[in-house]
Amino acid sequence: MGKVGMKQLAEMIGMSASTVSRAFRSPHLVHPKTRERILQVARETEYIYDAAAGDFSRKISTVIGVLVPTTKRSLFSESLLAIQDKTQEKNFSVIIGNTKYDSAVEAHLLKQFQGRRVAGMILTGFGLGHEKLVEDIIKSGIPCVVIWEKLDSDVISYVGFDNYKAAYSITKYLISLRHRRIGLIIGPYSKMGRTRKRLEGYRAALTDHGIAVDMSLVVEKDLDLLEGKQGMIRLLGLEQPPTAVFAASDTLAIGALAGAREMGCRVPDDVSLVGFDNIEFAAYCEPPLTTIRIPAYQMGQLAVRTLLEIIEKGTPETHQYCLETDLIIRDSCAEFKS
Amino acid sequence: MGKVGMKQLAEMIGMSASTVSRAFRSPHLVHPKTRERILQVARETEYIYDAAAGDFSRKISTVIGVLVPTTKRSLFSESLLAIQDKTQEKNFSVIIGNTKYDSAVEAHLLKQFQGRRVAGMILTGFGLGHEKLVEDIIKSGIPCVVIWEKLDSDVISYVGFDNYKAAYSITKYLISLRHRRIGLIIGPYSKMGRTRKRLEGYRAALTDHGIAVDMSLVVEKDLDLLEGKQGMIRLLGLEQPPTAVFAASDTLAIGALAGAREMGCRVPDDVSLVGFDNIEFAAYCEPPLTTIRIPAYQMGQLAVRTLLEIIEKGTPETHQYCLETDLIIRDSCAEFKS
DNA sequence: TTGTAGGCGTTATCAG
DNA sequence: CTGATAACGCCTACAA
Repeated sequence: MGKVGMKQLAEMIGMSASTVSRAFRSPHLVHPKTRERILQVARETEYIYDAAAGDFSRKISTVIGVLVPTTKRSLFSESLLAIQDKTQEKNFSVIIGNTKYDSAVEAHLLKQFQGRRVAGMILTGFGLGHEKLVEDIIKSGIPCVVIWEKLDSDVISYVGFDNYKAAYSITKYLISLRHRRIGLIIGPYSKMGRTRKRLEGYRAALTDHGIAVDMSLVVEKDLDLLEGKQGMIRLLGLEQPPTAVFAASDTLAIGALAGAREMGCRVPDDVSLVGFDNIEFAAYCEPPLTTIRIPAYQMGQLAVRTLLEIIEKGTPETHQYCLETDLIIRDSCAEFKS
Repeated sequence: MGKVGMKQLAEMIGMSASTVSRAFRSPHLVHPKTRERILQVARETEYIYDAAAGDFSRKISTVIGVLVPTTKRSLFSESLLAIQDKTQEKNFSVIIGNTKYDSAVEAHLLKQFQGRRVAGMILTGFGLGHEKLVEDIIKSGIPCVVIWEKLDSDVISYVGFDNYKAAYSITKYLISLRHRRIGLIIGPYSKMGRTRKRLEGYRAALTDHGIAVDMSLVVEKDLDLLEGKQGMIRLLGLEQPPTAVFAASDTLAIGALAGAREMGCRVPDDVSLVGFDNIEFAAYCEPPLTTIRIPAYQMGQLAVRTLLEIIEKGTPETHQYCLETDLIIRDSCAEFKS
């Protein structure tokens, strides 16, 4: 059974390849009867449309590239899922790359995507410091939309949220509970713009409420459970431990919870704790975690819509959406007394 | 700066396109000096190799398709991560699809991958009942390797583990702790082969130890936290509740933990609990969960290696690897007394 | 070691 | 509405 292509298909029916092609891509241009027959025979012969060749011929592909720091973070996966859902509807394919927060890998994958002539890209958490790189790609004719970060550039499209504001608000919540010594366990802000915004939000909330920022209460940790645990242990071991802790990701927070247990410290009785992200597990730990909800799915969805729009129009334009986050109050905080 | 292609590049240097092509793909066939110069100019002009065109021309692509039920399950992501790591080394791209356990979507994506002329596919948890589909694709000339399941077919390559055996062993562990009424909270085994194997392992362990299987202790639930919680509540509400529960995924188990708390039931004092998967959170819940470790990363890694090998050789061959799982004992089980 | 020519499967363009 | 033809960017014989 030698692979059938359009040509073979056309021959079988006694028709030109062009007509067959049209039957698939512009059905309205071909006589219903003819089309019917074509589709019919296509089914019988199990003809498979060669998308690669089509893309190549049309000089615009139906593949979009998605860059994610790591699919292991469940919220990124959530965005990714949304991207795929939307994308499948339109019969686009998604090629994916994990950067692992490493900018060399980032650069490599970007090149790879360009080489594949993707129709567009969605860049996750591609924040501050990389504007130039993204701008160049856009200039080269490949539309990009950045998600997970509100950017300062006015030429790059994004669908993000305000990390600064969100961190500010949850810190403020802790302050409203009368806490004054508030610890922070946070990802590597020195190398990640997005994370840095959270740090800034935390600091601003403190100073705005007349609390001096004490950097000995800030621990910079990699983003995983163990590090969260260690961070908490360190904070709790301080001469004057904090009465509340803001872990700048739920993963860190859940690790912190374990750390508190290990130190014989009850949450929220002895120390209050908040997270950030509202991953699913946050509601199921003990105690359920107060945190910030991030509209991950929504971001992915909107990003695809935006990207596809730009691709279709064919004109470079920029759209920017800053979505809202919510404070989700559960049971991991108590009012500070003394 | 009109895009430079190979032709332009060649012209600039006063050389034919073929030589340029060779400089990239078969460096040894071109004079070092010439190659040097080509690479040099390529860099200067920021030439980007058109992988899409190359693939098309060569009639075999450097893209592999990966199908996953959902990237949200962290262990699938782990395999996915491994796949990408390995794949990047070889300069292959990964196109991805989430099936959401839906076989219509599965079929659609499979077609999409075929249409893109992928060089090969890695199918995750594409178990029992779909052998025919996979075999057809292999016959059509696209190598496939299935991961996450040990298959019975001897023509399909896989890198999996034995769900039956793993479930058997953890059930047996519970039995060794003198439990006799052992509940099971499990995913939709009626539609998922992989899950069904776990059910069978559980049943076999029971009967092999002279315990009658009581289907009222088996609850079939979708795979998420809430369902796990509900499952536990239901089991604990029984006239004669189980003294131990096997949740056939850690997600379910963590939900179950919350369910137990809600019923005022302590783990492991009042009821023992085990999970399956050993996701990262398992070690950080309260109490830390006894579970089965799945070599997710390793599976992804080995799958790529296997796939690439088959692709390179160009001859259809089948490799099958069944990896080991481990029982990870933590603090969620106690011996049954009375 | 390098150049020439033809081809990969589809689509766009231009006639008919 | 349908057909013929060139073209997309690169690769692979084959020839030099």
